[in-house]
Amino acid sequence: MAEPSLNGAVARPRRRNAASTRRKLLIAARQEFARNGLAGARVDAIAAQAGVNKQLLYHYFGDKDAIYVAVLEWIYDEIKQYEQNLNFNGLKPDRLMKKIVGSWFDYLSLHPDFVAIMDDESRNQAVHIRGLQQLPAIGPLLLRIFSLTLAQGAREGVFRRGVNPTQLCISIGALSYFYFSGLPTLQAIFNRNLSTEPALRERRRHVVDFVMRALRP
Amino acid sequence: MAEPSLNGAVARPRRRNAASTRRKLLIAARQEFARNGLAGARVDAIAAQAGVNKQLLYHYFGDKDAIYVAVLEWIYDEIKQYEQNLNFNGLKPDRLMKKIVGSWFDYLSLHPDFVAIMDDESRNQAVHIRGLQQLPAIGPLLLRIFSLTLAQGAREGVFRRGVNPTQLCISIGALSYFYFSGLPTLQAIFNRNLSTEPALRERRRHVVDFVMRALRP
Amino acid sequence: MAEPSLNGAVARPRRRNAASTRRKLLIAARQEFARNGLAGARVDAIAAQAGVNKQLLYHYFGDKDAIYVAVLEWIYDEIKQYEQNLNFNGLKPDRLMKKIVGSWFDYLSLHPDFVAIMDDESRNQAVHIRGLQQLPAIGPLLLRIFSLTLAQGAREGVFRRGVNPTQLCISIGALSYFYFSGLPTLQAIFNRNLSTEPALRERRRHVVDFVMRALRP
Amino acid sequence: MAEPSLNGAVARPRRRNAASTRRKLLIAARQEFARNGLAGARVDAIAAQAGVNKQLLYHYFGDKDAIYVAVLEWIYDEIKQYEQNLNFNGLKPDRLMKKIVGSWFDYLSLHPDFVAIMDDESRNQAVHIRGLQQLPAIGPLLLRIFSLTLAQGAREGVFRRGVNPTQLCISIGALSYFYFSGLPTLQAIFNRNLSTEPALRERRRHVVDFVMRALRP
DNA sequence: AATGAATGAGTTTTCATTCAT
DNA sequence: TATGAATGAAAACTCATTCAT
Repeated sequence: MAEPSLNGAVARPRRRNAASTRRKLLIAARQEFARNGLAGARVDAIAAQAGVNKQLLYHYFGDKDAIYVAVLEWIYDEIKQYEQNLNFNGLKPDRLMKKIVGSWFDYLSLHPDFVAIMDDESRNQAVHIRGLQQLPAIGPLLLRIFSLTLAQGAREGVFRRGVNPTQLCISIGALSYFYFSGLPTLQAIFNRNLSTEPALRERRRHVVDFVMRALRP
Repeated sequence: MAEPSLNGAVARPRRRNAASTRRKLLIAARQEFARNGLAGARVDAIAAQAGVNKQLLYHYFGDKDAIYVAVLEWIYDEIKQYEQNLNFNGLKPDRLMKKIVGSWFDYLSLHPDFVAIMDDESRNQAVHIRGLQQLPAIGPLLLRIFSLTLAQGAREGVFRRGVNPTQLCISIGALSYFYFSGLPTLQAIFNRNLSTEPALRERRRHVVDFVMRALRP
Repeated sequence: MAEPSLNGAVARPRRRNAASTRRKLLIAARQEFARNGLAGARVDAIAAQAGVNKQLLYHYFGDKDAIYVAVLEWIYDEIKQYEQNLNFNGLKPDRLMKKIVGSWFDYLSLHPDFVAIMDDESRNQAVHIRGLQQLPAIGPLLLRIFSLTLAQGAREGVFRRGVNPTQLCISIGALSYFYFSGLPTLQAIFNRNLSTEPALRERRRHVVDFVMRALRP
Repeated sequence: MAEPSLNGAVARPRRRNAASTRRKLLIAARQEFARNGLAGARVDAIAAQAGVNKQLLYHYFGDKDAIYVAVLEWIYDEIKQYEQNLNFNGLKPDRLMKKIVGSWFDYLSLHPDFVAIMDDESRNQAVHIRGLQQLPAIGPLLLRIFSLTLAQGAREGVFRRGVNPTQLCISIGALSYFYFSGLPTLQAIFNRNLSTEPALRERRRHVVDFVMRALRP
């Protein structure tokens, strides 16, 4: 988990440190929201976990909803940062596609709280996500990447033509996301631990393979 | 929505109101749980929606958790019934696979409350689903079906060998489930209405096609 | 204080008595609102004073505002009843005017909580009073009474002509209301106890006299 | 609004900001107390409105009550100043009485916050006013003025004898004060805007006239 | 079987006030 | 002088559940 953004952080550590308190609250909130959802999360629990007075949460964020949105923003910043650290330059279409699929799997694997919070957002009709400033840019960006890669791959003969980039994008997300989101249920149904290292490797391999085969000409 | 099963109804005949009240409560509960999840659901809302006294809910089911489990059981009965009505007999492996994939999509498309409740179960670590009697049979059943179909298809040369049935099963579920589960978020990201009739048809075609291509030899 | 209206009261006393609980809550609320105003009143205090669980207040009335409105309605019913018990029939204009002025003084003298609550309403821009159904009828009714009486008195030569009934009505209210409303401040300023029996008699006499003299031809 | 007095300001010169901050706080407090009463006023709102740090309020005044008392003192100083600016010298009793009645009306008309704060004081049993140093002088001063004027008027034959100066004083206050204090309620009852310029003129004329007629021999 | 009354333990939020710099 | 951080106590309101009839 990357550090939450530190609006106005001071350099040297102090006993009374606004930035640090804010950060502690955000970290605690992220955990609490991931575990219990927006409605299920307890403001008291967040404050207690952060080790600060409950009122400070209201002081810094306004109300429960507002700190929830702050967590969402933090998460989206984190994703952006994650993507910027991936180096996709100069990759051929098939290598690039593999890397995207794999990196999505890896991200979700490493960030169960992201999955949990997204699930909750969906149940709430994505009302909070819709308010994020970063949001409108994401869809077009994804579509551009997949369109270009698919087209390039088609020219090079590694991908078939006629793949709908939106559907592909959703499918790639689905294959990884559903695995983590539905983990408890899947484990109950298949009576298997699906979160062991080998199980994760197996799933990752399957997902990448599944997508690449589906894209063959 | 099929009639809720009346598990726990007493054997000897009473005034038929008892069964009717129980059913009304279950219907209302299913709606409420789908909309708000287990934690978010309100016992008052269920009773009000059912048009009966709140205490009757406790009389018939014991507590909130118990009626939730009753709803889960009802849903699983419904699925079983849905599957039994599908006629898979005599289908060739590729036709069969297509039919399975399509029918899963259709089921989820028609039962948004199932999706909602499953999502909620996952967040709660599937604790309630784990208690269902029907559950242990489902995984093995699914695996048997997919194993047989894959093997048969491989023999006939329409499917490649080496496909993991568990992974395939999860992937087929993922491609449809995630679409409905993440609908609000996806619509926000792609700034598109994904629940129109044409959009649903497009997604269904894509999913079936995606799976079948990924299984090609 | 008259009994609050007993929507649905049952005849014989019971341990669990909705009407009685409702009544107890209203009585306690009236006291608390009179003492502390709407904002200053404590829901806990009302429930404690009524000797019932706090939740019942929400059960019966909805929220703090709603019980406040219920108190207002009760008060207005009480006033209506008070007026209906006064017998103005067949009185000559000057006797009638004296009786009105005196009865207003008496009512305010006997209902300090009415004064307190009206004061609070004024500070809140009369927002709750404006919602009362009984309200629109009051103004016109008062004006009709004063207009008729003034006209009749003028014809009989006991009142001068040209008195504005609205202004007179406000003035009559003012002379009594202000005395009770401003009692603590007036007592502080004049360093006198103005609520003794003799002081009240003196004020009453003064008010009636003051009005009658001001109306002389 | 006149400048607030700076009671408690230190003698030796400091940065002029101190006085300015104190003044800004008082102005903001007066507004806030008038709008919301002592209990309803928010320390945060006062500080924010004054544009200074909340702690400064505590620094300069001690606590919420103390700044409230400071506002009361300011208001009383203002009234004293207002009266001193009126020139009553050499007026005949009836002219003088008219001028007093009119000037009271005018003062209340121009100082709605005075009315609001006095109302609040009354609800609080005038506890804070009682502590004011200026207070003990006011009652006797008023009584002296009215006694002298009434006596002089009686001698000159323009006023009747036997008018109780205390009662008269209260009545004159009532006729104007109640109009402004009860404005929202009166407007609701009579369904009329009573704060327009013509309405105010009409009321002023009525009040002066009413008093003078009541005092005729 | 059915109903409405009643409750206690929580949950978010507010607010005056004090602390540390 | 000035500031922002921090706090504890309390307030309105919610909710699953039990009691009495």
